[in-house]
Amino acid sequence: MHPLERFLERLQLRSEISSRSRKALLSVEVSFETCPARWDIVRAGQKVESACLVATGLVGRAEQFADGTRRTAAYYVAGDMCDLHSVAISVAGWYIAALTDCEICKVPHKYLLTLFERFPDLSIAFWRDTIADASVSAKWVTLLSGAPARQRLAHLLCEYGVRVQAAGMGTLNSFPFPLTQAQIAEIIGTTSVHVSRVMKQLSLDGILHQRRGAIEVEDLASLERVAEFDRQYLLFRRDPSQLE
Amino acid sequence: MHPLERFLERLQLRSEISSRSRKALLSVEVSFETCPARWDIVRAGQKVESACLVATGLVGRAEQFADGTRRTAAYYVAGDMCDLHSVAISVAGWYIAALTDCEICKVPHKYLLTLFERFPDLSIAFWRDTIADASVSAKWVTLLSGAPARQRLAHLLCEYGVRVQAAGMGTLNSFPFPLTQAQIAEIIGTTSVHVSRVMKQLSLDGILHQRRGAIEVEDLASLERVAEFDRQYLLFRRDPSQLE
DNA sequence: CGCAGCTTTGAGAATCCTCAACTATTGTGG
DNA sequence: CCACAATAGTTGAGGATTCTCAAAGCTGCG
Repeated sequence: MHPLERFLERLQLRSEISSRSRKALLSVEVSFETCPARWDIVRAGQKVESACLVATGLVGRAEQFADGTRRTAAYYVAGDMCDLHSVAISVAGWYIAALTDCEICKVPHKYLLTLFERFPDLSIAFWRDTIADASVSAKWVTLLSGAPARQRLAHLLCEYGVRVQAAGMGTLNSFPFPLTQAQIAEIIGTTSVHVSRVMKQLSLDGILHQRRGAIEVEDLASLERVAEFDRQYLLFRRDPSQLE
Repeated sequence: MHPLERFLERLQLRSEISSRSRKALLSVEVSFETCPARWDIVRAGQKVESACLVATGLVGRAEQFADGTRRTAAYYVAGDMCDLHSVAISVAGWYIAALTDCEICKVPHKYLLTLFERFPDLSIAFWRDTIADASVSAKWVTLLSGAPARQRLAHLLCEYGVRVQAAGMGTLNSFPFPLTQAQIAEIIGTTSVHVSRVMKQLSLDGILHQRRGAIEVEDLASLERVAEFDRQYLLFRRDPSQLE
């Protein structure tokens, strides 16, 4: 599937889009890039003129502290547009980094802005997806602000399951999960050592198992209870599992 | 000053807006509400048909955990629109709570959506402010995810100073700060006891003092160094102190 | 003055971190 | 297919940060 089609599907999970607008979006000219894991797709301070649409793989938006450590503020799966921010401010304040090997589809800002002028429904759809992105960040603010590591990890796995399912990969009970424990740690605000211990505990509790780059959830209800997970904040209009 | 004027000024800190659009925005019909501190302006699960523009006072967007504790995901000062989210999804997933006594200006969604259809520049301006809101949340994700309490508190004070100055109240070195330490704790992800200790240490270090609901910064450079503060993420086009 | 809410201080405990060593897995070239 | 290197994950011990509980001071207001 073309990345723009996948992106359009993602938008349509949250917004109604007219067929004229759909056609206009799909006819945008884009360019492709292939990046190995750990590659910095965009570096802080860099001037940016295209938004990055994730075609395959996993991408993170990270900040680097004075001591050199990085913290991942958000992650993006296939079909997500990962730096809409850049349309508003052309100098990046963030690193956009490949968390795994991935293919990126670059969408020039000028085309996006033209679309917004001509198709109000697209404009609102993009805005709504930006709100969803903000909603996810806000959810993580509350999680990182108060919840213990066990809940944060459980929540990451619940959220990731839903998002990956919406991207058409896997189910809530079994999905690919290529992140290393160090990368998980950068997302949920702890260390790889602690991720290891917490993951083991979830495993001992019979809630899930991690095998060869995949997660097998054995007790989804318990996982969601531990996480206090409620998918509403993802702002999907309907259950992504209803799609195919 | 009318709250809509203040809001327009806030938008213009980030976007260019035509005079036609300005007039259209200022002529929106709004209603007012006065709320005492701790009042829930919007409750989770409630159906919302207006966005809340903060006229005076301080407002927080909070989430409530299963054990009843609340965490504040974002705070809003005079001139901020505090639940643009609600335009995208009409059932609130959050509490919007008055952190101090405040006046709220309610702007019906239907008017906003009409504006977006007719004035693309307003649409982009709103979108850009949503991105700024997301950018602040993302900043707090990284802070809460890794930084120690001292840095988080310092960062809150730096950020609050800039935002309050942009709202026309005080300077970076001296501004009103009516939050209790328990409320600060809910924002920076710690406890009121710990806020007290960290605040005292900042005071002993000669960096700032807290007096009768106001902050006096004595050593702004040190405060910003402790916070690793860089205002770029607020996405103001220019220094708010340049305004009058 | 007295009450209520806020702040401060102390002491002990929980969570999580750091450092370090060890094991397991994955990938590569021969 | 094996040997080796590189990366990832696990485990232990000690320590730093922060939390919880509790009590005492402070401040503002009726």
